[in-house]
Amino acid sequence: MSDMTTRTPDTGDMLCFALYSASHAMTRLYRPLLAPLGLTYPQYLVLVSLWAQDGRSVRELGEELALESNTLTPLLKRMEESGLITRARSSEDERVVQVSLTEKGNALRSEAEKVTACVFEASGLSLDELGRLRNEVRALRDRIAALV
Amino acid sequence: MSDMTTRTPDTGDMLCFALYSASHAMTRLYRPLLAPLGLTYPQYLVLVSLWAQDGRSVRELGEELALESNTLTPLLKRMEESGLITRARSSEDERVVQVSLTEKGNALRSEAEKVTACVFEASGLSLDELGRLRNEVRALRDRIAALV
DNA sequence: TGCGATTTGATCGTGTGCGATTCAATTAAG
DNA sequence: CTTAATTGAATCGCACACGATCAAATCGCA
Repeated sequence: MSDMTTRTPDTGDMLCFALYSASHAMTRLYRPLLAPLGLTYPQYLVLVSLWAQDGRSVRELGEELALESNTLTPLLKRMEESGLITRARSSEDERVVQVSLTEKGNALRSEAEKVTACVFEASGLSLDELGRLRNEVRALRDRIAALV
Repeated sequence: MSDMTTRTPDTGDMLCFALYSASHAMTRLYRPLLAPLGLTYPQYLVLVSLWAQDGRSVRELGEELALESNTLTPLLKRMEESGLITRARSSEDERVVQVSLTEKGNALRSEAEKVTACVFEASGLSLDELGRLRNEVRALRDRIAALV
């Protein structure tokens, strides 16, 4: 393998490709688990955010998930169409759109715990290993995001 | 933080979200570096594959990058349009489309090395740390991919 | 008070990703 | 030798992602 800094890059050596392909593999793992719930992976992430704190604004969701309004707006409209959430302008500030869980959106919470357990199983990692790897990946992400 | 297996998930605890957001952060880091070369990140990955071995078929590229023909075909057509590659049916087997670098596609190789060095810089990791993290992420990806 | 700057979402266009399907070329089975 | 099964790309439809831009609401400061 090359040393990654002076020679022509190779996908096998590239950390970015490891992350890219691992993220896609995760999405492919989630897909058949979420499909019965009528969810895509990004939609699942929105629900996770709202389960932690309901009634967030589009901006707050975007900050948590690192997504812009041009991604979130149509995604949230689809989720509203599916009956998972409601979107309503704030009366305090008419610019703000509050996103809230419906009964149906809340009900998926228990199903999600099974999915989480299934994905943990698939990772083949211990809780400690998973936690350590997650922290390292997060730290890298935060260092990179700080530059952009 | 929850223990990730028995309680409702939270984005901060989820390894999948760490990978998802780190991969997007990487893409955002690459974007301004690749834009002057007229490349997107997936297109850059195709070039990296071809620099390692030119004349690969669509299937072989798909295996290396974990992408299906429905993703690669239009992507490769855009790269052909940009004058980076050529696509030609194999005379051995008319089903196979061989993808080959043009002069222009080869010329970007030296530019890419600067990009690689820049991204390594941005990661804030030592070569050893980067290598270890990359191997862990790859191992996780391979375990997951084996199940799907 | 008034008016320019900022904030918040929405919209548009382009480029991935992928499930499902189709079509042509090749291979395998009888 | 012929037909069925398989393989390799391409096509179609849908769902992200994001740069660029816009409109409305709010803020800030003279």
